[in-house]
Amino acid sequence: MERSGRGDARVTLREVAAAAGVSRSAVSRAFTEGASVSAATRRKVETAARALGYRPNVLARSLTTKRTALIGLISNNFQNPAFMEVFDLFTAGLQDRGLRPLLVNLSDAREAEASLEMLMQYSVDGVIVASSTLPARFSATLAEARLPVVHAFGKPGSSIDVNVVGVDNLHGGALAAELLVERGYRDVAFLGGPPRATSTKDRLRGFTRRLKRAGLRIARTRYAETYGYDAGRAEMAALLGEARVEAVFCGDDILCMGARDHCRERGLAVPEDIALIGFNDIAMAGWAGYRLTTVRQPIHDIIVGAVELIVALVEDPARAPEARIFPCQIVERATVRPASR
Amino acid sequence: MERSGRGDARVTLREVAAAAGVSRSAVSRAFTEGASVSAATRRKVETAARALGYRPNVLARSLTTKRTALIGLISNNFQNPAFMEVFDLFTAGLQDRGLRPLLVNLSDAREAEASLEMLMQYSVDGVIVASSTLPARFSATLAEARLPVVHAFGKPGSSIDVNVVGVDNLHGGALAAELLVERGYRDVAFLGGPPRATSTKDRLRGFTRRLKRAGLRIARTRYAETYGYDAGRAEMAALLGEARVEAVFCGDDILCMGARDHCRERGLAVPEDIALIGFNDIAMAGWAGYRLTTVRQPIHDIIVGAVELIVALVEDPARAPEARIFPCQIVERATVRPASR
DNA sequence: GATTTGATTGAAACCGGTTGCAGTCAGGCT
DNA sequence: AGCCTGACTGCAACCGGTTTCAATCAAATC
Repeated sequence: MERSGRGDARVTLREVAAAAGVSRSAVSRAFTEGASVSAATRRKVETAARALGYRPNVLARSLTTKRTALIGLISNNFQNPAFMEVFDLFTAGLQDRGLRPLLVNLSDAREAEASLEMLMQYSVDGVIVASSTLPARFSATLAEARLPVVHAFGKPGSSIDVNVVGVDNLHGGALAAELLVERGYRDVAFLGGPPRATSTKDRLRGFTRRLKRAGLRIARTRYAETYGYDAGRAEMAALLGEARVEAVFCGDDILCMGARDHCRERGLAVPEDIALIGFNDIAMAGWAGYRLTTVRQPIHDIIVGAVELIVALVEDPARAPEARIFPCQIVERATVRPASR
Repeated sequence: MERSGRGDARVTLREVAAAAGVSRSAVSRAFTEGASVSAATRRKVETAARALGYRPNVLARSLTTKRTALIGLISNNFQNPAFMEVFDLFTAGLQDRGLRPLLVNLSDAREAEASLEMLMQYSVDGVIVASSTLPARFSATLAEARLPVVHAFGKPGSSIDVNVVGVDNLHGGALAAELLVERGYRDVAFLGGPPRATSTKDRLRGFTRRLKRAGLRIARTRYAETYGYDAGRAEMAALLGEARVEAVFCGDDILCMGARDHCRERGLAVPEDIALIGFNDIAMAGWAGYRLTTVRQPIHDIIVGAVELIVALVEDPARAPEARIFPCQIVERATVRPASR
């Protein structure tokens, strides 16, 4: 079994064929599910293969089969520790279905075009864009290139049809507003993620609308350029410097944790002096040091949905674009005061 | 430029050759740095390629060049939010050098063998194992398969020669002990990661040794089966139930954060009632809610080193195995009482 | 017993590239 | 003018597989 290790080159189909005394076709068929091979031949091939330590070359195979089982996984959220959950679920989900995640770290939007080019050169079967901050245009370009793509954590494109799995951010924002209104807060602010992200815009819009129905307006709005703890802390500091507010709706848990810690450092009690609502309900939001009241996004469902969708899409590229939108839900912990009673 | 998008199939070398009125070789050469092509031919090829929207197929090329630029990135730390930093640095570092990370989520050791097989089938140029808890045997198997491999966050193998980049865990453990001794703690415990991981063993050993020099012994030892917040919290609870201790050395920051939060929930003041030392100095360790005193591991250096090493190894597979071990360093924040004075 | 049938097999073409080799050709040399 | 050089070029083989197609063969049918 280990004889193979000695030589420099990998064992190829041809060598197995020679050793087994059959044609190359036979070997190929022996390794193909449901191909026409006699039991005897298959056995001969298998023993020869085992003896030589043969491993089929998937890439060579892909040349004719047009399938690589490679899936591009693009994200620009590598600064966000919460995204570890996302990667865990994505990689596990893809692997379970025999797909291989080819990771792309898109920190800079300028690289976007090049990364895309790269993925096409590697003949990936499909692409998952895991980000709410990447422009929808990006997914669209990908789609135009006839590459199956699903945009996870995105919102249904207005004009172009691209597959999306995500939550109803408008609704999420409204839920946050509703809770704040119900608890009697009046001076509220919004601390959002990147201002151009549709997720940010929608959360803000839903929030504002619901507020307006209660006769309230946002006292102040600030945006963090990236989803990160430090950004949240800094923007919270800036926010408190600009206006007096009783409650802040943060567009993301990680920002909210930063905001929470700014309050801690400043000696502000939460929720007594100031209330905070996050978004996502990542695992860390429940940590004893934070206990964030937050708008829950069903990460698990979103990811399972995205994987399912990309699988279906690879199977049938002509499939009509689909949007799977999940509802949000308030998870109440300790950063908003309880209902008075 | 977009005419290509229409057809189902991708544009191939052959079509470009036909369009440009040259041979396939010429096209291939036009896309190869430093090949022998006249300026005129190159120009013809380039315009034809652009007009058709041609993209070379990297995988087909790899068949003859024996290089895929694919690097397997294996880890089993997908539960640990701190690992996001690691992934960020790794993916960015690899991309900067034109390499593509093929991610493997190894939650279960049983899958190890299969994943390895898979990576070989995809002809990766090399493998980076990013984990301190994967058995060294695993890296060794990989190395025996004649696949360049570097084990990041590992320790130099005692018997088998495998490339390693990491820290001196013995020294790290000793530093923790030293600090505790200096600050006058006497009843100390160890809360480690997976008990079989060499990193855990070494940290414990270094810790114990230094303690012994001061005439002290460990009051209690507990292990977390995985690096995770919940595990840290649970083990801390168990630990405090078993023995009275003044200080706990945690084998990892994330465990330490869990431990810290257990204290919080139990109403124990840190460091007044109990002192805590972590390991790693991940970004979160500095968060205002935690402010962990910890043993710093130079993550950035380790990763840069690992990437450099794998690049060198791909270049020259016969290269002698190397171990790059960095020193640790205490970062003092707020979970150990200050020097009395 | 002759013929039909279906399973199995190998030859050869193909997937999309690269590369060794020999031939072409223009410029530089004596 | 004749010869040598060196830059280009295309042919054809090859990388490691898959797949079409026709051939083979034994069992089944009439």
